[in-house]
Amino acid sequence: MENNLTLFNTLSRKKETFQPIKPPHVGLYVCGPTVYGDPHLGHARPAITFDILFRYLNHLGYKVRYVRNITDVGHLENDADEGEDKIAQKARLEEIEPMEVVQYYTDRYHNYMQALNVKPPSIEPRASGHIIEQLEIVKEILDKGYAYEKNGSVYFDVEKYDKDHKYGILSGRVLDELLSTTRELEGQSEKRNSFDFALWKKATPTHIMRWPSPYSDGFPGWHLECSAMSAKYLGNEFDIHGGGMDLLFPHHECEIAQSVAAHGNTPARYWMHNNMITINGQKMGKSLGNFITLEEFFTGNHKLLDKAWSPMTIRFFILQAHYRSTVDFSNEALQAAEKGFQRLMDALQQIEKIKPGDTTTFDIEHFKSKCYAALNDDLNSPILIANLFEGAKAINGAVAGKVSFTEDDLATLRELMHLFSGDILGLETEDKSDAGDSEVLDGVMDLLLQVRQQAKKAKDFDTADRIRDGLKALGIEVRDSKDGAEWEVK
RNA sequence: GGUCGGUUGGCCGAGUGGCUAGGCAGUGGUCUGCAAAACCAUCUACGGCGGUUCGAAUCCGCCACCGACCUCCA
Repeated sequence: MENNLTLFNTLSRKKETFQPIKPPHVGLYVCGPTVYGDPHLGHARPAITFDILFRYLNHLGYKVRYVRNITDVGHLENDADEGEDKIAQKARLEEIEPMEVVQYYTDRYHNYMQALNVKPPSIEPRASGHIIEQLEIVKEILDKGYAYEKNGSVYFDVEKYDKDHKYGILSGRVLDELLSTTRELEGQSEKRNSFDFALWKKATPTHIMRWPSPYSDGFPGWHLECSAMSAKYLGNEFDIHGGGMDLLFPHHECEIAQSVAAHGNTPARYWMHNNMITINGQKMGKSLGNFITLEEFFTGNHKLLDKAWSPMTIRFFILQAHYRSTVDFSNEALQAAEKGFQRLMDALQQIEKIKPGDTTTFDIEHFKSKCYAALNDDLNSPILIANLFEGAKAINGAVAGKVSFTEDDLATLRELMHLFSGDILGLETEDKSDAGDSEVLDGVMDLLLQVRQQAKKAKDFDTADRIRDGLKALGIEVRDSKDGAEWEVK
């Protein structure tokens, strides 16, 4: 299968032409959420980034198996010995079953991803449902001598691994430096070295999430689930592994070490990392107290927000920045995104009003190739959007009689605009009116605008303006044009 | 301290060795009864200092500032 898609591979720190291992199949694995809290803006970024990749690969004709996990075992809160499982902690605080916590936040995550028009992955495996697979990897790594058991827990021997393979190929970390920078944190650990990480942890008596194993009643280590589940559903070597930049080290580095130790090869060929979201220039994070949940965004119920911002505004805003750049949130920037998005959506509707002419004065082929070129250049969504605005300009120009399209070219333009903005970027008009009332509303509006038209004819502008201003106060915008008035619920 | 990345006009945000990014905001105009929308035109740039080059915002060096990772995080 032919494509010109290039992707920035964190492993090589270069853009590389994308070539799947077994075309037309593509295996894509993305680290999903840990479901112990409400979904926030940070969850939206990778979900949307890899949604675009998923949609585009499908468009190119690949058969994509997209696996995005749900982490429901919970990582440890602190240093291993003192640490507590996040989900278990939440469950204890709320006096419910851990799986109730997991179910609640998983549902919330799904609802908000749907609102953002993020397509569900092909498979969404849960860590808790793959304990057996994880234990198999623990055994393999132990058998091959890259792990050791201590008091019922199993740790990965990074030093030994580093001698035979190289630890740090993804993040560029050097073991000696890690040793010197983490020495202070070392306590009375069971670990031989501070940078060793747990493959299996023995549960303390109060730890409620636990499973039996040959080593102890316990739970799998921090990084193991992704190795186990990606291998199970995509094979020991698959095409693309994605996630947030914050997962690059140690999470993905450890994943690579585990997979190499167990299976002999790096799990994925291409590693893609989306950058972080910042708020007023600073990373959004729980510990910084500046994180905003998606619910807060959609309702405007947060002290940093001037008003509610719709899911599509947020999607559009995120796509206006390249996925490897940080994107800074502010009310001013969101306002600009909201208006820009509206302009694009309005233009898409205006296509239907264009009357075909004898000639075409817009270079559609050039437009098309520029759009593909943008996507092929490491999913450059901001450039694609800039191109779509050029399309929008041509559409508006045609409505204004300054640009002309033949019937065929008009159909092509319509198709391309919908393809790139709708199918690939997933941008869709948000219906703000209640669907059930729309028929009645349409009738009422027609009537009102007829009355207004009559008033205007009779030069009774007081009445005409009263209708327009009154509707505006109700959130309905009236726009006059040569062929009569249009209206829109704002 | 180590590693990596960034610094673009009022705001957000692309990109590139010489040719308009784009959106939002502003200004002037067309259209309109007036608006709105749309269209046309237009203004604000590439952190600082050196170097390479015919030419650098774009490549190199130094400096300043900001951020990320090194601990859970998307």
